[in-house]
Amino acid sequence: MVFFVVFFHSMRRKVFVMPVRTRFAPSPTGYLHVGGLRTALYAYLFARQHGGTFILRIEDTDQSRKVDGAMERLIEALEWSGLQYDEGPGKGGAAGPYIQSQRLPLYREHADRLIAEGKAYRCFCTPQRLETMRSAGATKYDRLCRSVTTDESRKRAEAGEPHVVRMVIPDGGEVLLHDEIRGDVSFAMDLLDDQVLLKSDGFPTYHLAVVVDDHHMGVTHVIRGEEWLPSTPKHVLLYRYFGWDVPSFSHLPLLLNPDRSKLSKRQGDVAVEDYRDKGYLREALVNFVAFLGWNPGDEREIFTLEGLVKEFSLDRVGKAGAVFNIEKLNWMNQQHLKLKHDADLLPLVRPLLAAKGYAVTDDAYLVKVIGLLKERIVLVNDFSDAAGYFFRDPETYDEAAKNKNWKPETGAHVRIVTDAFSASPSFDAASLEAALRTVAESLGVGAGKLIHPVRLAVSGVSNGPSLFHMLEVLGKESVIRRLHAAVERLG
RNA sequence: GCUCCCGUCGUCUAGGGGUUAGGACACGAGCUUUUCAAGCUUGCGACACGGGUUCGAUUCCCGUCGGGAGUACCA
Repeated sequence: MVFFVVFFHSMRRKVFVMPVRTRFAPSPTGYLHVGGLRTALYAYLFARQHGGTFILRIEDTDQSRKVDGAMERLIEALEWSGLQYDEGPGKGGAAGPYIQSQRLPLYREHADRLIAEGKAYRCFCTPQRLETMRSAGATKYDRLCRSVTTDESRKRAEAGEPHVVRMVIPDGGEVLLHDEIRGDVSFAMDLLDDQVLLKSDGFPTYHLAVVVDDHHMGVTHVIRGEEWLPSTPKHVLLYRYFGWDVPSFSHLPLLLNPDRSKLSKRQGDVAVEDYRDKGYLREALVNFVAFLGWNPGDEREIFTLEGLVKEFSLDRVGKAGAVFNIEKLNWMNQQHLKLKHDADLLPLVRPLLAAKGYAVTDDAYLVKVIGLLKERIVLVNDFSDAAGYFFRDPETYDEAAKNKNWKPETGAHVRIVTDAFSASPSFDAASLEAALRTVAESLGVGAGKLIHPVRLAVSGVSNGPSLFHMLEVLGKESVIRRLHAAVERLG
């Protein structure tokens, strides 16, 4: 079943129906910003929820900011996060190409059309002149080149004189626009600049490209960051100039640093890749970022991507910026870690341990280790420290634990436990626990007097998973060997 | 400066003309437990300020203050 969004075109009282199409349109700067991930996520959720299409479009119209491999990295990060796009680079689609630098003739054509209709004009002013104006206090271009005649303009352009194309902003009046999140917002036309649409290198500026592409790609809902709100009136004007229907706009609140400025590098990690590399699960990062500015209206907090698709709604997106709070992300990561099946963590954990130099050949064994540890760590990467003794006999024993739990008589007691373990018909947690408790009883000591030393002897540390389950996973041979070694070394 | 947006616990937020202003993270205490986590119980903690409107404002309106964004041949 496909859902449709109905647009009421009030002027003509005509109703037309069109399938939802949203897009994520990042500029390839070298990585995927978590704010970008949140924007992409909302656009994705909205599209999926309405049975619509989610498009990825690369906005690479700034030649001076080209970064090699940036687009590939961005796509990789987006795919890691689990947001699958339906149309875009590498995926194709009827509205392609989806890389703006490959659509140059289209923008040129539209700029020419505007010029021909008197809605844009060539501007031959030099960057130096503009700079001088600005330093003299000007806040807008003085529209000098508007008075260049059509004829002269054409001749100078044909003669190869460098120029840009600017849009004509009408005098007086205001632009009223509706934002799904903020309601009606109006801007005085007099404050708008004669925005550059086409740069002297032939590339479009964002303003032209975004309008032309959103229209030609059939984007019905523009979902983007709040930083775009001030330039939206120019976009609305362009839609009108071209005679196109204006899409629905949703300007999302910004993600903030702890000091409430726009989330930036310098004050912590902003790249999705950073979080991935630190050991955050995609599920956790997506869940967390979804809740920065949105909530389902009840008290549920842990969601999968599928769950978010079901519950998401633009109506419940807040207006105020949200501080990116690592503590809560950590907690969410823990929650998602607990939710994951042990075997599903295997591909994430195996390389970590391999990098540590452990011989991880037995996947079944590793899955058991994961099961024991996953509830007591925060990040996936924590496995590499926490799992050490499952792959290597302890070389040292925690000093504090030794002082606390290893008394003069302990060695003898552990020896008896070792014998009991050796004699145990089966090496499962329940049998081992029974064996140890029997020993404790016969010695007339509390079970803790044996449990703690055995843990220390076997793992080298004083904390970890349930002891008997840990012993079961380690296996008889390894446990007996370690107990002997510990008695030897600790007395 | 100008324009626009925003303002509930430290943080993420629910709520909305009459509520003991709810939840989550973090922090404190306790319970549980063989340790560590987890879990459970519990504590601390907020409607920026000032005017209106109203019988009654945290909620609606205006202003102030505060914060943010934008103000490029960047996106």
